[in-house]
Amino acid sequence: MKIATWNVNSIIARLPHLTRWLDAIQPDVLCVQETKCTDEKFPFDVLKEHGYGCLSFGQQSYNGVAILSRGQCDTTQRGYPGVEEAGQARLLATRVAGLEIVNVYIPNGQAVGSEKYNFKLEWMRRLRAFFDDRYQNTAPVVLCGDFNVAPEDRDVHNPTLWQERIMCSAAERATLGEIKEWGFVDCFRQHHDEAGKFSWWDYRAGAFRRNHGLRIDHVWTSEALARRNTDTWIDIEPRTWEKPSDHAPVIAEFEL
DNA sequence: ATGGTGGATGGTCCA
Repeated sequence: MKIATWNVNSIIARLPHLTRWLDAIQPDVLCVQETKCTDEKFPFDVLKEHGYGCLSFGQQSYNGVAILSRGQCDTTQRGYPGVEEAGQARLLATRVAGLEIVNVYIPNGQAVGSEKYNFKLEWMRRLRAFFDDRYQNTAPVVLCGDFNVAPEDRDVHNPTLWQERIMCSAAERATLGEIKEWGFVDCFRQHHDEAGKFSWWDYRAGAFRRNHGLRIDHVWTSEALARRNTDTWIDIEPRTWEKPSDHAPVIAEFEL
């Protein structure tokens, strides 16, 4: 079973890439971030033609998350309880084949110390509380998405340059660590120890060509499920295509 | 490389 995550930076602009990639990789589940469209404009029909049923929690212009699945899945949560449709479209949870799937688009945070940065930290603290309230860490749980945090220096092309900058600050890493302590395993790091493996590269200054990137897109699972994870890898190929997303998909494979 | 590019939108906001 393949479970993947991909920030597509507009699902409408990226639809040709998305369908090409789905046909090639055929994940069982794909969690998408930054759909940037309302549910009314979501391309349900096109994706159904490629074999995927979709859940969309979108909003106009910004954010937006979706879950594509080959199997049956039903929404369990759109946004945080008590906020839901009134909040930003950054969390969508479902259940597929007995697995709990939580897809998140953690706020970018703009700059360390800014108002958006504080919102990011609060949003992450709320995510930990969400798992405490709603899930058991002994159950098969997947948390994946665009976390907008590079967990360690080996996830950063130039740690000196990025020190205490957004996506790399100690406070962001510590807050992400509190989420991980709920009982998650970083599936990618189970299989790959090396530095220089990234999932996002800035559009500017030839960042991708120089591999000036960050590993900020993640698939985390509870421990029981992590033991079934045979490999987790980043597919950089779509980042080489014309008019790409600035993110590459991450694929976790499971023997269930 | 102090947004250098890109997306949504229709003058800026966001990443």
